[in-house]
Amino acid sequence: MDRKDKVSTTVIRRLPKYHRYLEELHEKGVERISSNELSQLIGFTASQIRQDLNNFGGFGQQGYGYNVKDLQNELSKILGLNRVYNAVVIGAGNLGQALSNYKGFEDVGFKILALADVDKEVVGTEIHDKKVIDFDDLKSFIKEQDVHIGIITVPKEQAQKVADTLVESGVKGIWNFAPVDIEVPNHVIIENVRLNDSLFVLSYFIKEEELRQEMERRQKNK
Amino acid sequence: MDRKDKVSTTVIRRLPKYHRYLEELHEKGVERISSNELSQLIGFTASQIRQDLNNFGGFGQQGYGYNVKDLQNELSKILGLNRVYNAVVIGAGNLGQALSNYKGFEDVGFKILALADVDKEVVGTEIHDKKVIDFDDLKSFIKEQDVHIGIITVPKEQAQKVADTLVESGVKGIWNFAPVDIEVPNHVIIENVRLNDSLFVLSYFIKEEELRQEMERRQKNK
DNA sequence: TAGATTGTTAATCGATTAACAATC
DNA sequence: TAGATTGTTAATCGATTAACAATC
Repeated sequence: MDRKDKVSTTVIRRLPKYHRYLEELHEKGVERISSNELSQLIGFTASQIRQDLNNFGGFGQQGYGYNVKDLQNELSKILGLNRVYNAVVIGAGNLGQALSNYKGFEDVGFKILALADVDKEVVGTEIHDKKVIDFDDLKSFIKEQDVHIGIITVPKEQAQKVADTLVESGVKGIWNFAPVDIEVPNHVIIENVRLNDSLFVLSYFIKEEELRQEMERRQKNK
Repeated sequence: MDRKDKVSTTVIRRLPKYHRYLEELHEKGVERISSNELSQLIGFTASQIRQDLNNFGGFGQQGYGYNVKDLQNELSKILGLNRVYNAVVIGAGNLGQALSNYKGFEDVGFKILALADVDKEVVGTEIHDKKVIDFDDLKSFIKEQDVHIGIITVPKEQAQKVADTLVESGVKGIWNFAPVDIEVPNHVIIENVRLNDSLFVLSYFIKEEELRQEMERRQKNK
């Protein structure tokens, strides 16, 4: 392995941004870019960009920079995007429906095969061409259809139970939208989307900015 | 001000988690907790917990710990949650509808007043009791209704234009779900929700875990 | 008072930035 | 070859952890 022991998650969480900007550049027909030019676009320092990328290999060339298409490709591979993931959404509520209908995920290789719910009213129906299966049948569905990812959009009270079922069924990863910390064995990857937390952080900074403006005003009136 | 100059965003992004755990404890009837006990629940070190909280004041008491209810209350204030924010969702697609129907936001003081869209087909209709207004009327709506937050759920191509309109209309913050970096003046707070990025990170770690398991298997067979 | 636990300072660790030799 | 720009090492900065005196 030419890869270093382990790359910090701080770095990993920056990779999607590189990926996105390089895709954009590629679409625009840009062929090469230096860490300096990329720095100005993306807002990281050139030094950081070079450090980040060198965690995974020397993708650049001295005196030239980086080939946009190649680098984008490498990033796709690093992120594990050169394949298709099968997914199931558990919880056919509003969020679950929205996610299962979002075309953007399929475009990048995440295929939502079905939704699952406990509500007998919706079980058996179709939502945007996707079947809603019975939660009781989830386990067998996951095994038969080779589902890799479970997407949890159920209320927080049910989230752990759903996660347990997913783990038993053998999914590799869980994308969790429920606002709780879920316990899973080490070999199952969990990625949380904390909508509430994000909103709270927004709230914090709005409050801070209001305070700042208030102080500024007072300063002036003195 | 007894508050330090500026608290790092690293700390700020941990606050919602404290808030959540303390709420849980409070609901369970727990009255007091030490940084050590909280550490075991929440997974941060006791030292970090004390450091974090002391950015905002000495909420604890030597020999006793922290009063759960009081601390939770303080955190609410710090996060700016002791008030109501009015919000509008721009983009009445699936995600926009899901967000505007999610009760959890209103419960914590974020009131979604309406949706806005350009599609004349949906403009004028109601989605979950919320009016869909014409994007052209957004500016006046925001001013009349004292909207603080704009929630962007439009496709990435339109996101900047929507943001510009929101800024002109005087919103204080933008909650952006479009997968682009939006430019706004400094006094407007922007908080991004990067669903794609989150999914990519999940993908990365699934791939890594697969590699790990593969290596383990090879090791054994040697 | 004795025991517990904070608030805070100091030490360590990790991440970012700077610098520059290597090299295309 | 000369100029540009990487890959990488060293320096700096910031965040986390450890330690302990202050104090309830």
